[in-house]
Amino acid sequence: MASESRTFVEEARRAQIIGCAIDVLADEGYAQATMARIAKQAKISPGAISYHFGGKAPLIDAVVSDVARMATDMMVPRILAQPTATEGLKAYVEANLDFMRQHRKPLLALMEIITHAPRESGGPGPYDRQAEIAIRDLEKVLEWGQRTGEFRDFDRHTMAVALRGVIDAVAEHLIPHPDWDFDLLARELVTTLTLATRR
Amino acid sequence: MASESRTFVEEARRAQIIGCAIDVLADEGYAQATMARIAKQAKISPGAISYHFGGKAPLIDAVVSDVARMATDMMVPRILAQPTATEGLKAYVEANLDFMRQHRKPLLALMEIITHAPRESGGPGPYDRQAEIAIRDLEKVLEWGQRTGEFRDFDRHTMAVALRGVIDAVAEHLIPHPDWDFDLLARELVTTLTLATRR
Amino acid sequence: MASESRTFVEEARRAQIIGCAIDVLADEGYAQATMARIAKQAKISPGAISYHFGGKAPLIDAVVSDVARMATDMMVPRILAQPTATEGLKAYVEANLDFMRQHRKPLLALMEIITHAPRESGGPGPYDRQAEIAIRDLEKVLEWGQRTGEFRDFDRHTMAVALRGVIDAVAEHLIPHPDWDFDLLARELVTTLTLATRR
Amino acid sequence: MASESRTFVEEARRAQIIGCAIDVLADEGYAQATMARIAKQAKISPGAISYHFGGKAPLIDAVVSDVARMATDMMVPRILAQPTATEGLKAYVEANLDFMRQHRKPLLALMEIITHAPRESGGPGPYDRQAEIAIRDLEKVLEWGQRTGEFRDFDRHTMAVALRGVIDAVAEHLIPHPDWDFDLLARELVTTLTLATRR
DNA sequence: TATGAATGAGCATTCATTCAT
DNA sequence: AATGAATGAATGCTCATTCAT
Repeated sequence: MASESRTFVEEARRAQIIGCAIDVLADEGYAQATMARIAKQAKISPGAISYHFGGKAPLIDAVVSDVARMATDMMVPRILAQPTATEGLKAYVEANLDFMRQHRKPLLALMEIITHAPRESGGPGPYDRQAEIAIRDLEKVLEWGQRTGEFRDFDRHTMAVALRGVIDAVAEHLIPHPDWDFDLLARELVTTLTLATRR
Repeated sequence: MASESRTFVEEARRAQIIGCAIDVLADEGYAQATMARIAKQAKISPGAISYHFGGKAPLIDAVVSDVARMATDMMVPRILAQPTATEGLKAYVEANLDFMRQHRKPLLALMEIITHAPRESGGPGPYDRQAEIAIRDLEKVLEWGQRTGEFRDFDRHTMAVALRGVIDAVAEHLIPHPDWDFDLLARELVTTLTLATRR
Repeated sequence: MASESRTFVEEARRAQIIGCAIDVLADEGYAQATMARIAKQAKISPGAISYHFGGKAPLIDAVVSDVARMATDMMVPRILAQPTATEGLKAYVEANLDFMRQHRKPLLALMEIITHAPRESGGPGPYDRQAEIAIRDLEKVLEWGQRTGEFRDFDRHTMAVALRGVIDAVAEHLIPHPDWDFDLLARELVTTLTLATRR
Repeated sequence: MASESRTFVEEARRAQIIGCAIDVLADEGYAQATMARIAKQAKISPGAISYHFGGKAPLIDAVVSDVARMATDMMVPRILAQPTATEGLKAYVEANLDFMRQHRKPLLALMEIITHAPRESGGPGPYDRQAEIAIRDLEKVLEWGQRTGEFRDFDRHTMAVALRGVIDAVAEHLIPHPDWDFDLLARELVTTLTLATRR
């Protein structure tokens, strides 16, 4: 790993800067998240960020990787620990909601990046691969349930895209409505999802 | 109406510029949709856009209004024409998918604007109201079905947010996958939705 | 005169445009007095102004000439009608104050132009000549009084510049304080001036 | 003080930029005093000015403050040092003339700003308060003389406006006539003023 | 004679990046 | 390892002027 070649203090500095970038992204939005603003938050100079990351794009990449790793670390073991696909899918939804609840800022930052990062002309967005991977992972859970006969015979890709859409929509809706009832939300979504997927 | 006070040629020019803005937004993304780029697309000078719209923000507003009106005109009558809420909800999904198919570019442009338009610090995005209205409208359809007893007793708001999320996710997924099978998509979504909402 | 070569309607159009330019200049200031704004005031197109005057600079020139002519027509005969220089100087001040009172808008417009019109690099302002002429005229009145022995032996140029300065300052001060007592003003200035100039 | 929080080099850069702004304002006028022109004068980039001042308006503010402070520092102690109001008023005029002589460019720059800064529609100019303060200060000197019985019973406000007008007119007149005889000027103005104000 | 659409130069401003220290 | 001053390109916008109709 690249981190092996970095000193401890170097790694700490990077983590601090990433944290400040997340704060600014979540609190003030992608447009305000300039190098100068992030540097001010970290109480360092703009040049220091370029020094540690090599530019803005690599910093944003690092934020995405960081948050994605946090999410993966938190959610994947929890889902895989379930005995059945039905419970695994339930755990998938609940783990996502818990992540929103417990890591609201990093998630907001990630969403700011994914939705606002400019894409190249005619091409896909720079973080579309991230979304593709999430879809692919979800499809595996769905395949698990179909293999065991717990789930009916829906098209896995369509269902995966739809479910990711639901979760992302909930996350997005939570930005202007942070007081939304998480428990009601979890119950409703799990019920709905069960009805939609069970044989 | 405001359009009454504009001449025919003026209206045509505006429509042309809106069309070019849609093209650039859909093809190259919000970040590339500068006045200069849109003007180049329309083969006019940047100043001419300001002349007709008064600035970039009013132009973007005009694009949003234009596409929103197109969508409303196409979808609302179709949904209201259904005899039952079940069929109304089915029509809702199908109408949305048809709009994606028939007006791919305008829809992409609209989504670019909604997701990329910078929001004020801590505040909502400028077009979040548009999304709120869409949720509200969908809730009415859901209420219809619950009143007639066609739908089970789910939380309407959660379901509306979820369903809008599914549709937006499908639209977003269609950007890098324009060859996705619409018919399969429609069948799967309607089936899933029926299972998820029926009593 | 140039006006001899213009038709009656042409002259009327010019007068109308000059009047509208005066309105905009006086009411909204030099910075807001764009061709488009003046054209809107006159309910014609911007092109029409260029057609009649040949550009913005000639229009501004015309405004200056127009107001200067109004002022001259009103004030010069009144001053020359006085039997003594002392009364002539008194009439000079009173005529200026009366002009401010009776033609507030044209005067404001003129002052906007004189103070705000851009000057060429290193050179004098475009309407400095106008001011020089006013000084020169005033010097003649002062010379009259010195010749007759009514006035003491001050430096005419200094006194003329000073007196013009007083009058211009009063006019300028009247912009934010339109309710200033004209009669008090006239009495005080005449008294002061008498004391300052008499033998 | 704000300057305490700036480094020495930072303060020096600001002073240099203010100096260049003064040069451009005085030599070429307000209209030519663009960020680009001032930057060129300072042999830096336009962005560097924004970096140090935050924009054009704060730069102009800084110029005004700087010159106003220079003027105050030079003139106020000199006036207050006089034993009588008569001599105080004489010192007022002479100090103003000396300031014109010794700080011609900064004064010209200040006048360019005061007269040319665009005012809001119907409202006062942004630096009108500066002028009001000058009037108020002058009124205090006049009141001093009336209280001691040195001055006659004129209206102080009228006299203050008039005297400021004289001084400003002299300054303005010096722009196209830099060779005007300062000593003659001072003698004439002081004599005139003495006659105009003495009991 | 007049329109009004369109131009194009000029404006202040923002910001990622660079570099001497 | 870090600073922070400075750059330079890009953006939206304004406005006098032009010109086909």
